Amino acid sequence: MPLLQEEYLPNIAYDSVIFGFSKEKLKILILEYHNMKTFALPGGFVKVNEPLDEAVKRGLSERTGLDEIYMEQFHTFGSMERFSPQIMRRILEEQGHFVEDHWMFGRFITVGYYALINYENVVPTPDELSDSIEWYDFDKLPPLMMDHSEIVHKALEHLRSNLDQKLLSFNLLPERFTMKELQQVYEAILGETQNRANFQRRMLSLGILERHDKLYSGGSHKAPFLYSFKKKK
Amino acid sequence: MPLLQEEYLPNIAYDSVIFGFSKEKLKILILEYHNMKTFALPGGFVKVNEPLDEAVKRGLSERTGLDEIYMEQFHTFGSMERFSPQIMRRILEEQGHFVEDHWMFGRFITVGYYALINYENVVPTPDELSDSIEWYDFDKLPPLMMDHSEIVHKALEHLRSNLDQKLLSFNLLPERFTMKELQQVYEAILGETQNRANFQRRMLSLGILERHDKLYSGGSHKAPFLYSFKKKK
DNA sequence: GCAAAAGTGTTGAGAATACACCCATGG
DNA sequence: CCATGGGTGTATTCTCAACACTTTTGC
Repeated sequence: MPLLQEEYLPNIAYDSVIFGFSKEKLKILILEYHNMKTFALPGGFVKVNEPLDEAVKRGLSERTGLDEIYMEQFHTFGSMERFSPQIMRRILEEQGHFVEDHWMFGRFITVGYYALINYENVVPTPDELSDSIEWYDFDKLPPLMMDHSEIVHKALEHLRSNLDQKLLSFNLLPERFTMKELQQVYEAILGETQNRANFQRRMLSLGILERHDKLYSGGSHKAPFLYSFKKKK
Repeated sequence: MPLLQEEYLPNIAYDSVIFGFSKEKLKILILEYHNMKTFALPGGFVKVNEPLDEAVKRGLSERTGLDEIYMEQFHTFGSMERFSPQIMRRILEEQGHFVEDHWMFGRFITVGYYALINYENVVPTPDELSDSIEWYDFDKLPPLMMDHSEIVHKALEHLRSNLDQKLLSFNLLPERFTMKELQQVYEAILGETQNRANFQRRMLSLGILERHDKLYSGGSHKAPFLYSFKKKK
């Protein structure tokens, strides 16, 4: 029997909104309980002697294999709608655990975190309770269980505000990238097009980009500079 | 014996930073466990069948008698430093409760909320575990237990950002107020003086103020207009 | 009339925006 | 040589801070 009561704090969970970026689209990792046709955000529980932040990082690492990823907490959800023992019971039963009572049937207050990761170098793996984990286009999400849609939208709201300050800490792009790629990230997140010339000027004026002389070759056009984020002091 | 285990969720608490404003100073409500010379933020626990938001409002209402106050959640604190069974035991013992074990000795993850209230019409009352509750100047706080100083500073940080949007929802000023009073609130919160002429223009341009013809009389100078916040639609 | 505080006008600097022009590259 | 995308210049508008001038009030 996994997830022993003694190991975890009851009534507290976290859910993570993991953003990725591919083909000019913003994506999110969603996991599925196949036989139930139920979709949910990857979440988890906090061990008795574990800081909250670490629990969240552990969860991300287990599912994506990524370490050293910056995650930002954005809101804690504590309404009574987040209480559905039936669903939790079915999830456990689908995994072959038939129990009368379980701490996971209780009510949970959940802390929301989000991360931005580089889509390319990730092979997501489902956790012990779910059957699959997939990238979904942000605007084509399946219906999510409980209040998980609300959580996703609140995450995006927080991400959009002060995006400039956040980019540096995040890991959405490869080590070196072109200005165009950076602009596509902005446009995907903000959901609106940016003026190319002004975008470039604004980014450079932030003083967080380093320009590299090496050029990129790919299309039948002028080769763009490559940039990287300056290391934080 | 108060605070029965069955009534409350274990391991989850909230702490509230209640800002008030008086004599051009920003104040905070702090409670004290007298014999222990220990100071703390007013906080509380969540009942088993109670939404988080409601628990927080209940706590504010019990301590200040105020209802219908807007509170904003700003961060959830979950480090292991927030675990000090010795202090909780002494607090209970000072109140005459000698117990071997208690759910309050456990580890807590706490959700931080803040509110801005009108200092004038409040008579704070201590809760069942504390001995007194007092307003303290924000810049003359006593040393606070555990990570409560960090919580206070994070609250102020959140309050300062996008102050314009928040003012409308808050209850820091009387129903009708002068532009000068509003400016003093801003200066107390932001910790820096504002240019009078430009401040006035900026406030009016936000479109959230209603100007009333009635004038205020008080000093030997031109009588200022009174303003109120427009009702939200 | 004078000091104190309130209301409003003017100005200039710097940021943001729109748009235009020229440059490199592959086919 | 032309289509495509990249880099930069410029002119215009907008925002906002600094400061000055005028108005009202009580003494």
